[in-house]
Amino acid sequence: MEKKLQILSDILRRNGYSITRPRSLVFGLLNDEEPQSMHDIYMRAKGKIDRASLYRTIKIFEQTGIAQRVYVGWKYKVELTDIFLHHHHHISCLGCHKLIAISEDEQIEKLIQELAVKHHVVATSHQLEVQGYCADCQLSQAVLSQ
Amino acid sequence: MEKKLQILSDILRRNGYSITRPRSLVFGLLNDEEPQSMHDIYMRAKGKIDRASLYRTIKIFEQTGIAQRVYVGWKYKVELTDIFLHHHHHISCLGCHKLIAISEDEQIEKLIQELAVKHHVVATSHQLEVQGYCADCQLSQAVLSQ
DNA sequence: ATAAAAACTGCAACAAATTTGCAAATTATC
DNA sequence: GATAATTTGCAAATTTGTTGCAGTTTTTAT
Repeated sequence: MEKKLQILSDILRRNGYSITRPRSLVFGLLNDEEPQSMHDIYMRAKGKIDRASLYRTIKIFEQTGIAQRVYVGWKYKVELTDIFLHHHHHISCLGCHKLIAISEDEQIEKLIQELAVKHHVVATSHQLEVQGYCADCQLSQAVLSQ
Repeated sequence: MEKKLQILSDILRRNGYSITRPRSLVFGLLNDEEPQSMHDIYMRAKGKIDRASLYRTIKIFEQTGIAQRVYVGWKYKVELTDIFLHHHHHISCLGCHKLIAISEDEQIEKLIQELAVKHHVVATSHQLEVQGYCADCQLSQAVLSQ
């Protein structure tokens, strides 16, 4: 955690932003969890940050590659980029809205690095979302479409 | 296009929804374009659909795997799933917010199918977003951090 | 350490995006 | 074609995100 805070400071400073209480707070809340909605974060901050500042903070985090918005589990959420998190991807089931975690996959990461090189880009983060039907829901689908 | 409309009808019907004028309209608007914001779609529909119905339609499209919401180019947008579109992925530059299209990549698609099998899922669609710095912005980054 | 400058926060008001209830209209069923 | 079931548009409500500004915190340069 110490190390992460150091990286956070470095990134903010390098981009000309101050490192403040509310920003560290939000970073902390994002750190140990799954993607969270703005409302989740606001609630967990328990009055220690204003809505406006929260939104401003997330915008800065986005623009500096600290966090990113994602649409996952049928909601818009925010998560730290994979600089900070041992990230994983998700499959969301169209039938029951269940989320299935895909653990870190070397092949995917490698592929993305190749893509980045091909397009002369330094890739700092990425997200992959897959939609489909889980085993349970394949059954009910099959029944429904008879 | 005829074929796509057939698939659309099938999916809606199989899920117990009627196939209506506004729904076909929205599908048509989504069909020939890049991801679009709700506002884009509403505007292009030119009064032929109410905002409420548009939102209800998109929700149904999401839940039946016809369309999906994505966060791309720093905006929330909607696009058809890859059942309907020859989709591609994006790299967004954190510096200048430029979008770089990644053309369809066999390796990615194959990898996702493998993942799906491993998790006993039938994958119907997916999105991949990559963030990073384009060639131009790598330069300015380097200058800034001196 | 400390004062001045710069950046940031909270508040309140605002604007945009999304949701909901309900009567009228459309689509599906027989 | 008539009836039942579903969907639509409208208006109002809610939720989500933004903005201007005075006061506070952080940074910078002593």
